[in-house]
Amino acid sequence: MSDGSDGKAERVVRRGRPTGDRAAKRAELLKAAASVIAQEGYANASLRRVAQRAGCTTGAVTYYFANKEELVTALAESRFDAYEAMLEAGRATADIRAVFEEWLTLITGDPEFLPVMFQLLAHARHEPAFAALIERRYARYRQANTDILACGQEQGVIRDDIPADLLSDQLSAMGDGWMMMYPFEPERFTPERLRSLVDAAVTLISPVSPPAGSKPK
Amino acid sequence: MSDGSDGKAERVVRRGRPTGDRAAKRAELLKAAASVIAQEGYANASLRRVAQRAGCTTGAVTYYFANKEELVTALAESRFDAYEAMLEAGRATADIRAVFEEWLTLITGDPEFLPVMFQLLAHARHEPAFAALIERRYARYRQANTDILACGQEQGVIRDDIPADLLSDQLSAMGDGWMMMYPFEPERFTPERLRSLVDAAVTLISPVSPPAGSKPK
Amino acid sequence: MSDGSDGKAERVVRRGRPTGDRAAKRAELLKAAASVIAQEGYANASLRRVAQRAGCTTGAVTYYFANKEELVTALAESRFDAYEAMLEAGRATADIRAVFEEWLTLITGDPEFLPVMFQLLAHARHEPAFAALIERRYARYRQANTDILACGQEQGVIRDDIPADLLSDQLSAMGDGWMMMYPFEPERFTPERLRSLVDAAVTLISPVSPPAGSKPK
Amino acid sequence: MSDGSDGKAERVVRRGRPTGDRAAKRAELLKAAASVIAQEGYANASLRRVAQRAGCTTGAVTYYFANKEELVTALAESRFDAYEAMLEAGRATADIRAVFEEWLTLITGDPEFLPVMFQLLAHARHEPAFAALIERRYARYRQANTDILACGQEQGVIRDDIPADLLSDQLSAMGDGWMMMYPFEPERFTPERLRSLVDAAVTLISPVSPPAGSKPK
DNA sequence: TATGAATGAGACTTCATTCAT
DNA sequence: TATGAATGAAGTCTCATTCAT
Repeated sequence: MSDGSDGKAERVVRRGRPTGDRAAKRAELLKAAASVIAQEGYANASLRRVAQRAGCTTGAVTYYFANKEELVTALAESRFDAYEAMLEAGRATADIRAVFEEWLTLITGDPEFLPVMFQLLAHARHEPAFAALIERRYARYRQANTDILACGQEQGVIRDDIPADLLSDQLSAMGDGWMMMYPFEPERFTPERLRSLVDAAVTLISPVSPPAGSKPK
Repeated sequence: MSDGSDGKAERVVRRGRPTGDRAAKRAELLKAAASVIAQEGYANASLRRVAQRAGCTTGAVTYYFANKEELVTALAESRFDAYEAMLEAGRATADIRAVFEEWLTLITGDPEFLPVMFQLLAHARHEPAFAALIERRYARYRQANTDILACGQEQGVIRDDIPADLLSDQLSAMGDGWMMMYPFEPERFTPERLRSLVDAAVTLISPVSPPAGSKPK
Repeated sequence: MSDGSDGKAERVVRRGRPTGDRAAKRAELLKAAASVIAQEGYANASLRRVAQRAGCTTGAVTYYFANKEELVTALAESRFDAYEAMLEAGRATADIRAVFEEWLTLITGDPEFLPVMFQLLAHARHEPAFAALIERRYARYRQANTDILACGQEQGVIRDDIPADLLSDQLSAMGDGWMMMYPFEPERFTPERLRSLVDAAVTLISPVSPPAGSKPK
Repeated sequence: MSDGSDGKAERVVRRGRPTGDRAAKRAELLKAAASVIAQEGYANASLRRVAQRAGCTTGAVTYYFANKEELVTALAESRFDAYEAMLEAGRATADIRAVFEEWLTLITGDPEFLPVMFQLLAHARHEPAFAALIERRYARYRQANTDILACGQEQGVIRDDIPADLLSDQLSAMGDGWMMMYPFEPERFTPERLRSLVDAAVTLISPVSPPAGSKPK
């Protein structure tokens, strides 16, 4: 699914992949890497294992990615791309609930998404030339969040007794926290419970005192 | 705290054998391990490096800990002990704010606390005989949290339009999320901002509707 | 025998990849391992030393054999293969003397044969997944021996006042005993003396009563 | 078993050696070493394990034996002492069958005897200052054997169509062979079967041709 | 006499990486 | 484009040995 390799060359439909294309092979390897990382952890994600899962040799991996670092960085980029695309979609509506929905769709759609992100983040700080990426991307994501919230506050649909940036941090942290715990107890995070959690989060940030007065839209 | 290596000088008679206080040395090594993990990441926390930081040889480490697993498990235990002690202290007051205060004290008191926890958690799932520990301990902690919140709801100091277990999950997730991000941008987590975040969290979970409004049930 | 590394030169087209003939390389390493074990003992047969003798690095050895266990198991298999081939050759003739001859040829042809076997056997019982191999193979070999002897008894060329299975055990034990002592005093086991010993063994198991007496079947 | 650990302090009779003294402790450690070697193999007989089995610390072992080599050499000496004592007893009777009987008594009396001997022999050649011991002792034992056989031949109770030294080698080899296989399949070596084997051996070396028959050459 | 701390070498193994083909 | 051989570093662990007490 469009691991970001999509437009790279003059890709058209793909889906069955017109063999021989570098980008396609890279995407394939990235997918294998993600799978390994999600299931066996970053620490056990050796090139050998990635290659095995992709059904090729180690040499092939190092052929398409100069480094392990490059592989892992590309993986992170592709994941952040997906994340940001999600955010953009939600942001377009300028509705915080829509953002939550997109988020839900993203992570329930790909059960490996959160685990991979978590593993990547956990190793990011000590992987030179990788930490930077995270920081840059993550800041952008937080900013987007803040904007949406601020906008919501102006519209009166978000409580405004807490500054938008703090709220944003709270919500981001919640999301991160769930990402962290998800791999441990996936059974706790059924779609139903996730929805409950999201609903509760919406409740948390909704305007508080309904003055009983008219709450004009 | 209290690795006790300091106060061990005035040992009394010491008849016969050295008895260098095994426990103290183990604590010392644990501290070294925590330090390495916090600064260089779990992946780079080889026994060699831990030994170096502790100022001894690799052999010495394996003398005190049969395994790397044992070392890392002991470290996790000690951290969870600290965490639980904190929780107990806060729980005694049955005041959610007090819990937050204790939490703040704990993590600002030892700037390595969160990074270490994060690294440990990140590797827990794929470290056999370590995942179990985390799960057990973490569940206990979440339960304690839930109890305090439920109690607060009964007393009317916590909003009750969201079930206690959901609220607990939200707050836990927030804490976990901060733990995750803290190592990346420690400068963002100044004591002041942490306090703001905590205050905002308290606001979030405080009762919403003005007591005036009849709140049936 | 037949490590085949000699005849591997005239490889044909070799389209695409190197294909250094894995089997040949493995045989080469096995030979090195056997040599080390014979000369320095199993206990000193580290992968490093095997690699040195084979003129490569330790990594190369573990490239061809996942484990030390796999290496050593493969070695044992190959030795038992040789042994069994020898037995089969002798057995075909159904003549116990021929078996002895084959045996002599085998062990005088490769002066390392007995020492290696001895070292392997000595470590077999405590080498999991290796003991089984020995037991299985050894039992087969003893059975073959018994069959030949029983056959000889029927033909009247082997004394029949001792059951075949006991005789077999005696002869096997003799062979084993020589194998055990050979490494200590190889000079005692000159081809001449070996022949004397074999001749004596044949005498020992030859029919006892002088041909004069009618020995009715 | 009587390892004497019970009456450690108020030992009275002590069969020879003066209480509490070095020699007693050494003997105790030797017994532990033998036990470990027999059960876990020479390769796994670390000083640590020997100490554990003896119920003391590693330091204690190295206190009584300067070296591991010294320990193992002392063990070998003690075992050969027992063996030779046995031989002497049998030799006194100048009856080969008596020797066999003594041999049987020795090895059925201490089921660890053969396994230990086997392990020691297997490592002897590559343990400097240990190989020599074996060779010297073993040669002596073989000579004794030869003498008894030659004597028996003179008395007409041993077949004389095979030189005594060859016969001796055959018998020694048989014994060694059994020693080698005993650890693998102890259940095959029941007292009954051992007796059968011994009886068969006696039959093998008994005079063959009725004195009537002229035995040319 | 005996302990237990500590060392340092060496063993096995895994891994990222390079390279000829 | 892709393979598989091979390397060398690093990691974990075990062990014999030394030594102050």
